[in-house]
Amino acid sequence: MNTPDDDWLRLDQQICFSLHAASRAFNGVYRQILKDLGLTYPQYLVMLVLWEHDELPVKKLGEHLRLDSGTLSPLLKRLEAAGLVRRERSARDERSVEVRLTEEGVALRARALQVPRRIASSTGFGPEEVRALRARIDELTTALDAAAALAEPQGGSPGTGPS
Amino acid sequence: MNTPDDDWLRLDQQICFSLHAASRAFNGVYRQILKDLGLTYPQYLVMLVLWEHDELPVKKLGEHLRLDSGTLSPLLKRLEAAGLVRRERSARDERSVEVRLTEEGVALRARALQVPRRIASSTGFGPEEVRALRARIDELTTALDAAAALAEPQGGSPGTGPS
DNA sequence: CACAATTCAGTTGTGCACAATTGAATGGTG
DNA sequence: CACCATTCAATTGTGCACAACTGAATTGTG
Repeated sequence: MNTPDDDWLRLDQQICFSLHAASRAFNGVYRQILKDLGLTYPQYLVMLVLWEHDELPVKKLGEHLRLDSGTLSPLLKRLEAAGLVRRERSARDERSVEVRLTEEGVALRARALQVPRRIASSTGFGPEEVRALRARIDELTTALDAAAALAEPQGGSPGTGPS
Repeated sequence: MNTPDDDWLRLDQQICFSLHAASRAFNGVYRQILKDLGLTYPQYLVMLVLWEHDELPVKKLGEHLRLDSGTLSPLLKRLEAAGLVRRERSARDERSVEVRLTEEGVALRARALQVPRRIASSTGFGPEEVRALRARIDELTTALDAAAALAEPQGGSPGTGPS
């Protein structure tokens, strides 16, 4: 009566594909809609944060997005080349780089306002459905992050390791 | 009473982050567990398909995974270099390349059997929860794919375009 | 049969994700 | 003050995703 390993493998295949496909499908829809703004999906995420905060160091940006400098540095350079942001070393702490919107970057927000509605109409999901789905996904992420944290030795709560 | 654009943008920010984070969290958990097998997450997906089908052309593989040759060609070369698959031009159709498992590739399945259980225990989700979540995600993917198909002119059902 | 359109794998170029490392700046300790 | 550890952005290298293109093989049509 127990689920045999073989069935688990098939189920894993299903959920793997589902998630992978969903992630890429989402990416694809955003790509189409963001093409008008000249942004990629990750660049849009960065802009969303900057529209809320206006100026913040790369480190903070990375914390919001869970991305490290290895991803952000080249991405921000491209946004800078596009004239949407400026990067400048903090005077207070020379290690830190402050990212701030240019006027052009601020102005882009007005055009971005229509993006979510276009996405929503693509999915046919209403605000409530979106919220519900988000809650469900966040549960999953939380569980996964907790699991990943356990597996990584550094900082893992001591005493909880397998006997 | 209508949801204003600004709120949509905030909500979009939320759902964007959620999905992006979930996708990467999942990827991270798989990465840790698959490290033992020497596979990346996409490589694992390919192997899952091959364990079911044993031999099939790159094209079919791409249809199963929704990936094109631009992604699969180099990935399959790496799997071949790792000794898990062989690639050979089909005799029947010289355009096609047949991918088949080596003995080593077949043998790896035994070790992979424990992967789903480790993933499941990471998430704390049972089979039913996994199935329910998958169904929900698939709905989303279907909606997104339909939306993407509409937006792309080629092959879009004629007569259904916006007046 | 000849020729155009299609199919298929592969390549090229751009961009993201992440691990590992580098190097400068900073902060803490003796 | 001198020394060491930490913090931070940037760089390097590997791998995936996708668009655009190439070139060979095949199929459809006259």
